[in-house]
Amino acid sequence: MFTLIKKEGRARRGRFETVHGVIETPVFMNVGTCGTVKGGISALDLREVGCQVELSNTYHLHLRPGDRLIKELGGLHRFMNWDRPILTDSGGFQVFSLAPLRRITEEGVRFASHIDGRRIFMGPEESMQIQSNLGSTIAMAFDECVSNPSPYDYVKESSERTVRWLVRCKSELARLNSLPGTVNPRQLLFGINQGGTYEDLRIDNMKKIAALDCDGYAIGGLAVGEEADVMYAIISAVEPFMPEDRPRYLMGVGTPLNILESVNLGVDFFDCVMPSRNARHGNLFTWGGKMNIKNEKYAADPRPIDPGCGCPACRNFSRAYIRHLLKAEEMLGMRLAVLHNLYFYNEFAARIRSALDEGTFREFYTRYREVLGERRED
RNA sequence: GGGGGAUUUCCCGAGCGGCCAAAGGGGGCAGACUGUAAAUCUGUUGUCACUGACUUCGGUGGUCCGAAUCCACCAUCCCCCA
Repeated sequence: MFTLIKKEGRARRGRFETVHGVIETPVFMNVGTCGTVKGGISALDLREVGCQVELSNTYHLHLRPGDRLIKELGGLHRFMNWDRPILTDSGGFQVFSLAPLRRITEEGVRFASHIDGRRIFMGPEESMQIQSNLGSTIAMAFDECVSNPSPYDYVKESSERTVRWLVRCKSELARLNSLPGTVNPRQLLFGINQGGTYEDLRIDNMKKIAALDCDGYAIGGLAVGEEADVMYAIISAVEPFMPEDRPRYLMGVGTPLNILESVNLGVDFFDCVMPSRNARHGNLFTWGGKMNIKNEKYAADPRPIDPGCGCPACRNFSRAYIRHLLKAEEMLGMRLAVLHNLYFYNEFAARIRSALDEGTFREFYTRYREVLGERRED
């Protein structure tokens, strides 16, 4: 159940109550595709880093270790020892990212497993069954994410099919939720808006899925090739047609600046692999801008990554040490870098919420949109 | 004491007379990464007055129009025989 607490312009401060606890929005969800954030981050770490929602992936967990096994072991929450909200992505993004290995029909998508080449089929029903077995808090509808730009006719056909798939997801999840022995019988469903970079298709699609009364609505298929300005234009065009009383989730986005801009356009939920992936490569986010800790200039730098940061890495270790670990490919290097970036993203969302609470989002927005995309000075 | 093989740019290593500032790795330096097939990918890595010039392939001297490549001697290392 979503409560809109406050608005400043189009920016929203909200609260989403679930069986696994309350989610304060705007929120950044931490991506742990295979049931862990890459870099050796456990559920214990996620707590320390201020994570509210963990995100895992249907396709990946289905292949390995298998959703039936996870159900037998009590569901994904118990499996990974995380008792707060989990959102599972439907496998729709893999329709996009594993494009060379798949074939799409009305029924669903046939993949060749990226692990062993084995043929697997996933449609709306299969995706819901897997997510039900995982028992996540929020299940995502099975959609097709197309790359940008794609031809108008193809996007139209694809996004209409995604609406038909959403209808099937909804009825299948309702059936699964009512079955005895279901891991989470109150599993929620978010529908996904598609339509590429075409505003008319986006709006048309949004109106159709809004009518289906989902627990939340996502904007998918952005940040997949188009310019950031195009992305903002699409969000801006679609947002007025998203139900006010449901959370809005911009899938897979993005940089801190992308998040700030999108909150400003009325988005509540975000997720992105960027903080973890970039951290593994030494690219860190700070309140003074971006930095690459592997740069030579940090070799003898005794300061923390960001003196204004309260993360476990900044509270205990120097730039020089973390740089050394990363250069030497020591596991701890990645772990500390990922902890820092996750903390930064979660803290960033927390400060956006505070600004909204205090009615100072405007100033926050103006101040940080200047800094966040820039390179850190020192 | 006798015989054979090596020595290449930061490292390993290709090269066997011109197309060689010298393949390919590694390392270094930098960049990318947006619902994670991602511990991956890209650029760069002798110097400079940089679409050209200069210095470089253990050392010195030679042969040749031209040498990292051929010859002589020297140095260092490795292997085999006594």
